[in-house]
Amino acid sequence: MQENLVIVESPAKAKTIEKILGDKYTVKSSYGHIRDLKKKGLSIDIAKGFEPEYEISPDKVKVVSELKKLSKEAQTVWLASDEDREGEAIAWHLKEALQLPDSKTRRIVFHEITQNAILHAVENPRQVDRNLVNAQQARRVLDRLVGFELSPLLWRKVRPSLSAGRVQSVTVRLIVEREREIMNFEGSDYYRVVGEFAMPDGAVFKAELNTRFKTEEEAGRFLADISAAGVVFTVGSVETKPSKRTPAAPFTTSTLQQEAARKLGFSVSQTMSVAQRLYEAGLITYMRTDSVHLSSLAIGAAEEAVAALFGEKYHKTRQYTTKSKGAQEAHEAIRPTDIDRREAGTTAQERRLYDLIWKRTVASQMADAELEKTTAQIVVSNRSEKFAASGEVITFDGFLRLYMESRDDEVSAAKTDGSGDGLLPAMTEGTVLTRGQTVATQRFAQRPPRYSEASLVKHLEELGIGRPSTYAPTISTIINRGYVVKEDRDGVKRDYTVLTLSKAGGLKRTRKSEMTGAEKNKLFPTDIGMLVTDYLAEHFAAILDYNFTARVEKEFDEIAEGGLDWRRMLAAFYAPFHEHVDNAEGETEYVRSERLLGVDPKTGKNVYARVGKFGPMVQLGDTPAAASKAKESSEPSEDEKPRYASLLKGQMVATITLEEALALFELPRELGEYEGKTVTAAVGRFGPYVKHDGKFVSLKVREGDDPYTVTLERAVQLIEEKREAERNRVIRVYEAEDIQVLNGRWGPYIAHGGTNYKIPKTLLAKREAASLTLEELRALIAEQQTAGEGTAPKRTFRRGVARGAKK
DNA sequence: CAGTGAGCGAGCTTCCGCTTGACTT
Repeated sequence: MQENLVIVESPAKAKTIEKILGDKYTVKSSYGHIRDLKKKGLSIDIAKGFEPEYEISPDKVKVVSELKKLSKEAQTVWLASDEDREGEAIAWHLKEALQLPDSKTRRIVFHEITQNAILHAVENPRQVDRNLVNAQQARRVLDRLVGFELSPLLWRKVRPSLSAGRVQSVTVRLIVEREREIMNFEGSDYYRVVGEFAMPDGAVFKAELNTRFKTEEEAGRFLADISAAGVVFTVGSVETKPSKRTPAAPFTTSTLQQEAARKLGFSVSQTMSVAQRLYEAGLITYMRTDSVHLSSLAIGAAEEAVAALFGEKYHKTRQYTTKSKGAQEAHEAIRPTDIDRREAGTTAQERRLYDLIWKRTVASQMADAELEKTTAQIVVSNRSEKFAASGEVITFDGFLRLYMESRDDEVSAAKTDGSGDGLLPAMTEGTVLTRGQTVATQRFAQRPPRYSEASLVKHLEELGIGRPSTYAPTISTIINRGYVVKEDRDGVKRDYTVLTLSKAGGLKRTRKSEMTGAEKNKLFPTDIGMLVTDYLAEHFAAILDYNFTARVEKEFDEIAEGGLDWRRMLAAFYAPFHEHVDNAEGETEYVRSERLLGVDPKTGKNVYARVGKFGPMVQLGDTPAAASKAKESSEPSEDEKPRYASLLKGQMVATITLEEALALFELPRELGEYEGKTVTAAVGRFGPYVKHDGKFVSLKVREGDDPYTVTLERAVQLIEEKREAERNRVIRVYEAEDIQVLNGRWGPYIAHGGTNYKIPKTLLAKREAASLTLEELRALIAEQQTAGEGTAPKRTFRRGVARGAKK
C-alpha cells in the first residue's frame, strides 16, 4: 500500500520526480488532459448556462482506470499538473474523474525539477483553483462553439469536411493576406551606384553612393559627370563608433522551430519530434514552452562551462524574463538538462538539434560581442552626392565565438557586392583617392516574402494566437483541409541594366538577367483557402480579426482572477455570434468566386475561372441555364454546353489570365499515332501525362516536359522507358510460394499475399536482391509479420490531398 | 487521369490544447 500518489502530465517527468521523492511516493502521469467535451455534437447545454458535457477521452480510459485504482489505495493524492490554465483544469478533471475527496487531495506545482523545488512544493499544497478552471472551461467552450457552428456552415455553403476555428481561420487569413499583398505589389526600380577607390598606398575598398537614382538617365549622367577630367575624390568625415551585440534568449518552442528551420532545414513538426526524443531520453528540458527562464542550476552550470571553455572574461550572467501576458512560468526554456554534456543524441538529427540547443543555452550566458563600426564619406568635387564606405570590425567576439542566431532575410541579396562589412583601410580626412571601376546597377524593390512554416509560427506567437503545443498541428490542419499548400515555385527571369564606368573612363551599358521570386518550401493559399477566408471575413469579421484571441484572452484572465463569471462571458459572446451564423445560413446558397476572364477570340464565348465541385477550374461558354435565360430561348443546343478544364498546379482563380485559361482548353492534345494507336497528352489528377493504348505515362516536368509542347517522339520515348521499367520490375518470382522480389520506387522489395515487405538496406548493401534465397525471403517475411502482429492490416492511403475535393 | 452544385436517398465531416504512441510509405 502506497502512502502517496503524485500525478503529473508527462511520463518522462514522472520518472525523474519519482527518483527525487523516494519510495514513499508513487509518481504517475495523466498523459495530458483526461476528460474533454464529448467528441460528437456540440456537447454544450446552452440553455443551462453553457453547461459542458464531458466524457473521459476514449484514449485515456485505461489511464484513468489505473489512476483510479492507485488513488483508492493511496492516503494522499498530489495533483502536480502544470501551473497554468490547462494544468489547473487537468487537476480538476482528475479530481472529478477519480472522485477524490478534498480531504485527501493536494494541489501542488513545481517550478523546477530539483529536489529543493519539489520538496518546497510538497510543503506548500493548496486546493484546486476554481476560477482558473473556469477560465479554461470558457476557453474550451468558446472554441467548440466557434468551431462547431462555423464548420457546418462551410459544409453547406462551400464544400463538405471543411473546418473553421479561432486559431486555424486566422492562420489561413495571414497567408491569404500576404498573397494578396504580393499580387498587388508594384515593384519600383532604382539604380544603386557602387564604386571602387584606391588609397595613395594602393589599398582598394568599395563604397556605395548615398543616393539611389530613379532612372537610367540620371545614373548615366552621374557616371558621365564623375568621369570628367579634373574631378577629385576626397575622404570626408571618418567616424568610428563602438557598438555591441547581445546573445539571443534561450530557446522557446517557437524560436527553436524557427532556428532549426533556418540552420538545420527542419520542418516545424520534424523539430518537435526530434526534440521529443531528446526529452524522453532525459537530455533536454520540456520542448513545449513559451518561457525563456533558466533555472539557477542551469545558469550556474553554464557559467562553469563558459569559464572552462573560453575563460571568465567571456561569461556574463543573464536572467531572461518572459514577456507573455500569462506570466506564469509553467516550464523552463528549452535547454540541455546537463550542460556538461557537450554532445548527445543517437541519430544525426538528434545530435544536430542537441548541439543547437546546447550552443544557444551556453551563448545566452556569455558576454556581449564588441564591434567597431567605421563610416567614411567620400566627397566628389563636382557633385553633391557622397559615397559612403563602411567597415565593421569585431574587437571582442564574446558570445559570437560560440553561436549566432540566423535571420530569415531575403534583403541580403542586394548586398552581395562587398560594400559594407569587413575591414576598411585606415584613412584620414582630406586624403585624395583614385577612382576605380564604378558600377550603377538596376535594382528592384522587394515584394513581401511568403511565409515559411517557421516564420508563420513566429507571427502567430507575436499575435498571441495558438500555443506551443499547437503550432505544428495547426499547420498540418490547414494543409490537410486544402487551405494552404507547402511547395516550391520556380522563379522567373528578370532583365536588368548595368552601367559600368571603367577606371579609364569608358562607359558601357549591358543587360543582364537574373532569376527572381523562386520559393522553396513556402506556404501558399489555395483558391479554397481564399474563398473560405473571404467568406468568413465578410460574415464573421470579429472572429477573423487578428486581435480576437488577444481580446478573449483578456476576459479569460479576468475570469481566472475571479472578476468575471465565465457563463456570463460566454453568453455575451454567443448571442451576437450565433445571430451572425443564422444570418449567414439564410443567405446565398453557394459561395462562389467567379471571375470573367474575357472572351475567347475563336468562339466568341465567355471564359470564366471559379472554384467548382472538384476544385479550381476554367469554363468556356455560359452554362445552359444562364445562356438560355439571357437569350430567352428554352432549348440549349449541344454546342452551347460549356467546356471545363481544371487549373494546373500553381495556378489560381485569383490570378489566372485569359491566355493561360485558353491554353488549358487545348488539352487533351493529339500528338499522332504509335503502333497504330493515338497518343494524347493531357493533365490529370497526378499531373501531366501522355496516354497510349489505354495506358498512362507521367510526363517528367522536372526534365522540362510540358503537355502543350511535348512531341510524339518524346512521348514514344517515355512510353518505351516505362515499358522497360515494367520489364525490370520483376527481379525474381517463386510462383508456388506466392513470393515475388520486385523493383519499386524505393528499391527492391518483397511482395507476398497482397502485402509488401521491406528488404533491409544493410542487407542490400552486401547482396544483390536477385541472389536472396527462398529461405532468406521467408525469414524476412516472418520477421516483419510478427513485428506487425496485433496491428490493423496495412492500407495505403493518401493524406492531405492539397487541391480538389476528392478524399 | 473524370467531373463541374440538388429533393428517392445513409451518415459523416468540424474546434483547441494537454499528452504520447503506432504508423511507415
